[in-house]
Amino acid sequence: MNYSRQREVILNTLKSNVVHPTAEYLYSVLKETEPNISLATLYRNLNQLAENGIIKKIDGLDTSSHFDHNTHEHYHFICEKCGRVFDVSSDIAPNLVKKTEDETGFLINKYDIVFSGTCKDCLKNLE
Amino acid sequence: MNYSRQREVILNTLKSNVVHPTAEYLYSVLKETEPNISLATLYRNLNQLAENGIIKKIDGLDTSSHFDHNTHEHYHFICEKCGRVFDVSSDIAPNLVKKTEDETGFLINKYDIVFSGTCKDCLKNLE
DNA sequence: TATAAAATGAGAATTATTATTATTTTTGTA
DNA sequence: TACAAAAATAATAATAATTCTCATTTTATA
Repeated sequence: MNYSRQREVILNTLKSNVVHPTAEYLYSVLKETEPNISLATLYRNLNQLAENGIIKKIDGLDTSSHFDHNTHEHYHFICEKCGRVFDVSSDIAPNLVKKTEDETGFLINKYDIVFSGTCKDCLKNLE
Repeated sequence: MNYSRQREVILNTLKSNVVHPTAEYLYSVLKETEPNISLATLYRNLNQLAENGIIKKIDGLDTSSHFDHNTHEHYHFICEKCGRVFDVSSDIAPNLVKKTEDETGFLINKYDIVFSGTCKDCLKNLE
């Protein structure tokens, strides 16, 4: 993987983003500082960064992949009302990989837990 | 939801299927007995059945949704080598929903654990 | 049996993502 | 520093999975 300015900008933009953006959202933000960046470049780099373990790709939340600069073990929740994505502590499922590998005899390369429902704020608004 | 013969056939086909098929695969099987069935009808019914809790839609395994007639709590593993989908016992993550709801204060409606890696058979073939 | 609601088949449309390609940038070496 | 090979880019075409549209048919009910 050679250096590329675009990749650096993409990673920095993702890092400065508190949410768990989709490619489309990142693209809209990147356009401000990098008006000539191509959507293909964005996708290519996001995939490369994920393959190299520098970021994480989150699938199964909604129709798009989301991206996360936090590679520490944690899981995700998407609110069906407001669409926000939240982190869930890995404490909810201790030793998940070891347990599963022991139980199945499979070798695990990637895994994720994805929840959807109603977040605290949206529950409050329903009262 | 009114009765429809097509929906009944779709559900029966899914039930008699040991794998966790995609819509495309189900379509190819259904075509044999229901040559006029429409792909739109298949998708519409799979979604309806899932919304009504009669089947489960599994997302995040690969580029397509997979469908599962087994609605008991369990998780999934997809082998990156052979593409097969396996069930994983819910014992690997006890009290997952309660723990997560307690920890987050969110209301969980849907959740899933998805693993990918190499299955036992494919590991053996690598030796 | 008439009617309204729901479902269908066919195919167009949409959405997210990947592939193609000519050009540009990066990098290791002469 | 210049140069060639490898890698990356922008622009856009292509693809894959799924949903939408709509005229017609089926189902449930009064």
